[in-house]
Amino acid sequence: MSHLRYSRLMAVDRDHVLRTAAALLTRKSTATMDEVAKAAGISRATLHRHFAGRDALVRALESLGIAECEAALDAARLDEGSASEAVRRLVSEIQPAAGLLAFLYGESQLWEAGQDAGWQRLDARMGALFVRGQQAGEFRIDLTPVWLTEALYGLIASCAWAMHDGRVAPKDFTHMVAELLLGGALRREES
Amino acid sequence: MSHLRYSRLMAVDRDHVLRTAAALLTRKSTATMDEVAKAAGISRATLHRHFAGRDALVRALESLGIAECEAALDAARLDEGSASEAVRRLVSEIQPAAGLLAFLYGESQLWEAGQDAGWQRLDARMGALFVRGQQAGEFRIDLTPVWLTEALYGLIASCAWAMHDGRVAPKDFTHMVAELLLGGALRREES
DNA sequence: CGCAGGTGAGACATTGATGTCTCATTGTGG
DNA sequence: CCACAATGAGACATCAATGTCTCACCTGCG
Repeated sequence: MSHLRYSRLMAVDRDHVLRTAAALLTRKSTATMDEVAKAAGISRATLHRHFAGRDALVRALESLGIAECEAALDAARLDEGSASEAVRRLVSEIQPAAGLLAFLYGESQLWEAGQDAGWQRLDARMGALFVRGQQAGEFRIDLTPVWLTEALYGLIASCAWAMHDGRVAPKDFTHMVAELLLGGALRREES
Repeated sequence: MSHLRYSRLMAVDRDHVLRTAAALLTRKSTATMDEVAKAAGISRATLHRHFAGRDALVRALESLGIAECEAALDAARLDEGSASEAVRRLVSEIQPAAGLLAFLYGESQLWEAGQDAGWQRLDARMGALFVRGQQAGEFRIDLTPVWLTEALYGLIASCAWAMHDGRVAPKDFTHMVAELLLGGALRREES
């Protein structure tokens, strides 16, 4: 019994700390362990009891980001309907995690990129979506799926930062990212 | 006379140091002053004589990046021909500075963004290009010029990082960035 | 009541980067 | 050849963040 209660309480605290840390690091990626602790309303000592160090915290945030992306991919039902609509659903579903993704995207430039199995799985699922769109004749084939995946991450991070600075309105996130990725800046004569 | 020689020698050294620093920081944005000095083939003391500190170095790199962007904007002749072609010329001209821009783009998330007059001027020039394209009926009007400018920076940085990790070939830089920004992922029925 | 686990506060040593300083060396121009 | 200016090498103090530790507190539960 005591073990059950213990586990549950730890899980709740851990999740709360992670979410506030994500929110803070999204705004200030160089925030100190002390600042993270204060933001979460706990002491630095307790923060250290939950996460062995800054690396452990960032790795936990990475896991959280991966999990939220996986959830967004699931919710977007990438296999259903046209690839374009799947992309729009994906961008829409991923918006709540955009800030966290932007932080992780910036951090990932420091690590050895592409080594993590979680990211590889995400890349593969997104890449498969673009491949499907290409095979269906819906997407152009001169832009590689790898680049489209990379560009999607980049546009999400760019838009998250632009929102943070007030240059893009939050309600426009999905439209700005999805429509630029899908249709680009040029007008469509046909539509 | 001695003053003239002095100035010229300093200028040459300074430029060489800046370029190697840019190349290093592009790959490892957390590189130490010591690493920067070693990369430039000078001692840390000399590096400090040229740049008062890390902040001064980064600010000098920022000036260099701005200057290279301005040069690219000039070379691209944004006022000539269609806006699409101007964008393609711009991306092509800006490629040599892509790594440095990617570094600065990542760093800028730490500063108070949009405060620098140099960046504001660049943003204005790029924004004007997108406005011209919209007014000519060439670009869609539901994507704001501010977002298109932001997206251009983001795609340049993303592609620079993807090239660094070997996910995109350097020769494809212009095509990947410009075509995605202009035309997006969807196939064009008309073309 | 008493206690055990979790916590907050804070002291402490450690580490890594930074900025400053000195001194010997070099090499270039006068 | 001499003098000067710049450099390289390294010692040194400083500073900020980190990780570890102790101790007091409180809170719930037996």
